Amino acid sequence: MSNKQNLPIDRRITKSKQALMDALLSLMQTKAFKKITVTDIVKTANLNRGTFYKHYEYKEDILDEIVDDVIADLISSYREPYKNTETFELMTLTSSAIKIFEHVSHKKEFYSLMVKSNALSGLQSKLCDVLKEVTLKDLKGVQSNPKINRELQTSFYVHAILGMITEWINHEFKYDSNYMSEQLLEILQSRQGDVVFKLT
Amino acid sequence: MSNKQNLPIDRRITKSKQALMDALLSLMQTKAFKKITVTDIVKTANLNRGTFYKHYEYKEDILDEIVDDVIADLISSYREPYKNTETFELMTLTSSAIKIFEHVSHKKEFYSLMVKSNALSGLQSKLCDVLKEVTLKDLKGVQSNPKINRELQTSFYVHAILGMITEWINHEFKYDSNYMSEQLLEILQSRQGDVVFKLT
DNA sequence: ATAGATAATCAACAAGTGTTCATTAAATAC
DNA sequence: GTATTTAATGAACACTTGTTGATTATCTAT
Repeated sequence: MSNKQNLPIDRRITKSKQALMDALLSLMQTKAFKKITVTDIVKTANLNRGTFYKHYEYKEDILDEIVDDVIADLISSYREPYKNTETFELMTLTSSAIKIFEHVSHKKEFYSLMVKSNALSGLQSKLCDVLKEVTLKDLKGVQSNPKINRELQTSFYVHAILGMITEWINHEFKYDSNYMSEQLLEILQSRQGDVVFKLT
Repeated sequence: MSNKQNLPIDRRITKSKQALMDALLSLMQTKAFKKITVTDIVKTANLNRGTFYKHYEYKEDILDEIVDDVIADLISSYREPYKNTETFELMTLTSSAIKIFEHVSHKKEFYSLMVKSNALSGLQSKLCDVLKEVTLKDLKGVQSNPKINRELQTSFYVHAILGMITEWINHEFKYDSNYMSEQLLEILQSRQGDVVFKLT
């Protein structure tokens, strides 16, 4: 209880953790996440196995910390359209989504790696949770159709956008982020009364 | 090469597999999926561990087979609105979604168990894949806005609906499937030009 | 009912897991 | 700079994992 915050600032910790993260990412380049053992990780990181267990319980925990950094980037991308504006109510999920597409495009290698090592599913649910929380928080106070359950609506749109991103990732980013934004606009603008979604 | 189909019909296999599935589901009632070991499973199933490895590689594989049954049910629910109809083009994702809500409601205990044991994320991606495939297949030939990328659109709506379902599950089914259907209709009918999704 | 096929079992194996403890090394705080 | 705290190490531990080979039990096919 002397530091600015009560953060763990011991250089040994950050160095060990960083080595473990680097080792895991390195191993994920060539091995399925499931096949990577704790022993693999500590050998690659050149650390004692006890060091791993001092900081983590599962190898998934390392990935979680890596993902946290990426998510921090995602959130700031998501929030950016809301910055420096008084007309908060007029801001849109659409423009947020566009920023998200740009974020994913920037972190392309990371997201590809998640797919390559079959570690995407854990990430997706985390992304959903975070985006849902942010959206609900940022849009609280904004009124729309009162019959609509705000949480269900948020979950609907957040998952929808992540669905597009998943498709994008799985197709190895063959589109650019502008195309993704255009598509989102087209999909949102196409009336539900059209053929595909016509009601009976 | 003598049976009706070349299915594995050996009673020993089906019995062993069933015992392993039952054991896993039973263990998931009280333990996080991650914490369940192969040893746990074979002890509970009262089988030799070699028997497990004869049929599966990971415990996840058992869950996959359980999930396959549920997914078969889901697909038939999904397809039901298309049955006995020539006006295929006019059928809607909406009515399919309504059937899906009913399916989830029926399999409530299963989906709750997936959440309870933290095994949902693997299931979700599988559900997405299956629904996407079915939707693309069933709707091929149907034309809508030609500018729209059909795969991205499908992924958008499939994930959106699964997003609603996820929210529903996580709130322990506090709504009924009719409410879910109504909400879907409201969300789809609410114009994108409204406050929340107004374009800048 | 019997023969042939193969699933299930048992025992044993090296390797990985998760934990503990005493020792060494490196950090922070004064 | 020195004292104090604490992270990292190395060795050892019982246990789990994934695999193998020989044996027994059970199935299918005839």
